[in-house]
This record gives sequence, C-alpha cells and structure tokens, in this order.
Amino acid sequence: MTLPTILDRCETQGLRLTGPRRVIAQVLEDASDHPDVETIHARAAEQDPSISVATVYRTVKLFEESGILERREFGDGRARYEDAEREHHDHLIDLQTGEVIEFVDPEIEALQEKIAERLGYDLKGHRLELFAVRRK
Amino acid sequence: MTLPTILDRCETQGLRLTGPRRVIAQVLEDASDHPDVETIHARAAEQDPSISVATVYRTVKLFEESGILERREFGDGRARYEDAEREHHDHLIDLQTGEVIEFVDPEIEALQEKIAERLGYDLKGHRLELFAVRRK
DNA sequence: CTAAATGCAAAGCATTTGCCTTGAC
DNA sequence: GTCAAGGCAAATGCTTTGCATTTAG
Repeated sequence: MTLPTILDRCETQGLRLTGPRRVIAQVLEDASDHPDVETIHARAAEQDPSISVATVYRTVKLFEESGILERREFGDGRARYEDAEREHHDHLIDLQTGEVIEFVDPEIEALQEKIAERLGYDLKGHRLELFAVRRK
Repeated sequence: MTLPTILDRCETQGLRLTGPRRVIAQVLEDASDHPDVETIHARAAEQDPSISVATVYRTVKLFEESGILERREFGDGRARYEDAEREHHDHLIDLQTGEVIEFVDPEIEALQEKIAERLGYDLKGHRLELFAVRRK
C-alpha cells in the first residue's frame, strides 16, 4: 500500500487543483529536505515561471491548514515546510550551519505520553519536536 | 551561594553599565515568564520611558551574544528571552494559546548524550530543546 | 457562468541599521 | 575627552493582503 501523494490528499480535501497548486504539490512531493518558501518558489518556477511568491505563501498556508504540510520554525526567521504524512521524526538543528538532521528515537517516543501525564497536559493530536541547538 | 544576577554577569563580562542596560537587566531578572522584545520594552519603559525599542533589541542581542540570555523561538514569529543561568529545562508550547510550560525530565536529559552519540553528532555545549506543539 | 485563485504591488510586522547626539569610564 | 551606546527614523527581510484579472469546476 503506497501512501497517498500530496496531490491525492488535495483531492481528498476537495481543494481546487490549479496549475500552481499542482506544481507546488509536486515540488513538495519531491523534496527530501525542509525547503523554505523562497526555495519552494524557485523550484516551482522551474516548471512554471509565472508562479508568484505570493501564491506559494498562500498555497503552503492552505496546505498546512488542510493538514497536508507541517510548518517548521528552526530559528532562522523563515518558515520551512515538509509533508505531514511522512513518518514521524524529530530534528536536530545546528543554528550556525543551518544543518538539519532528522532522527527517530524510540525512547523519546515512549517518553511523550509519560511527560504529558506528568504535566497533566493533554498531548492528544500533538507532537513532541526535539531540537538540539548549537548556539554561538 | 546565590547565583550572580544578570547585572553581576554584565560586570563580569566587562559590559558598559548604562542606564538602559541596568533597567533591561533588572526587567529580565524579575521576569518569571518568557518575554518578547515588545514586552521587555514595555516593562523597561515603566522605569524609564526614554528607553527605545531599538535599544532593547540591541541589548538583548548583546546579552545573548555574551551568554547572559538565551533566545527562544516558539513559532509565533517573535523571539523571546530568558536568563541563560536558570537551571536547564525544556518547554511545552501550545501554539494555539501561546501557553508555555517549563519542565525537566531526567530521562530526557539522559537521552541527550545517547542521541548525539547515535547520530555521530557532537552535542558539546549544545542543548536539546523539547517542544510539544498543538497544531491547528 | 461564478466564485475562488493568481499576479502584482503595496502594506504589515519584527528586527536591524545609519546617523547624529548623549553619556560612561 | 573619546569612543561606545542610545534615540529616532529609515531600511530590511519575511509574510500577508487589496484589487483587478484569470480560471477551475
């Protein structure tokens, strides 16, 4: 069973499948990194130079609100996006180099419930995001 | 043994103790939350209305570069600051309400080294920051 | 056809910076 | 007295938005 593509999920959500949206969806489908809007726009523009940055902003916001993408803030002032349906993982971010390392740690996963419980905090539908920040 | 105040550390660092810096240092000393620049400025202005926002920005940046403060990005677009000398803790952030819960989990602390090792990533001088994000 | 989506440019915010004045040491 | 620090306003960088035009369904 293959996971549904971003485009599939756009259809499921009943989103209008415009030219720009198809291109942006494909760009994100192909991305193995965590592109920011400028990067997404650059890649989309390779397919269709008429796509504007404003549309990229509007589209990633729409996709995020539809649960298709997840927005990440890595501390460098711009938002980055990645497919929300990818298997869960955490991030190690080096603020000096901008390097982002993905990882999954079973013990950390197991700690999520425990921590929430200890704090009396309802984690339902939430996620723990782990950051290792190399400060200056 | 009492911990050195922010002002103490400014002196240790050889920073010039100007009026605005004294006030901003005291504001941060008194803060039990994670104030952003606007908030810090509002509190500082109560003591001295002539302090400008630009100075608050310059001062928190200086303090951060001096290791006196730590900058936090909680995903709402503005930076927040807290005393770097406070005992280590992580944060649970609810992006919907802006609520920030501090906590320390010994198991998570113990996992830091392990994770870094597993990734071949040098954590020296770094820190794991934990976020639980309630998305929309 | 009709409402939603796009492009473009202007507007918004948070933050930074240039420049001249003020003040700490 | 000197050079760093501060105030003010302009500039910057990322993101959003108003409006006229295009387009998916």
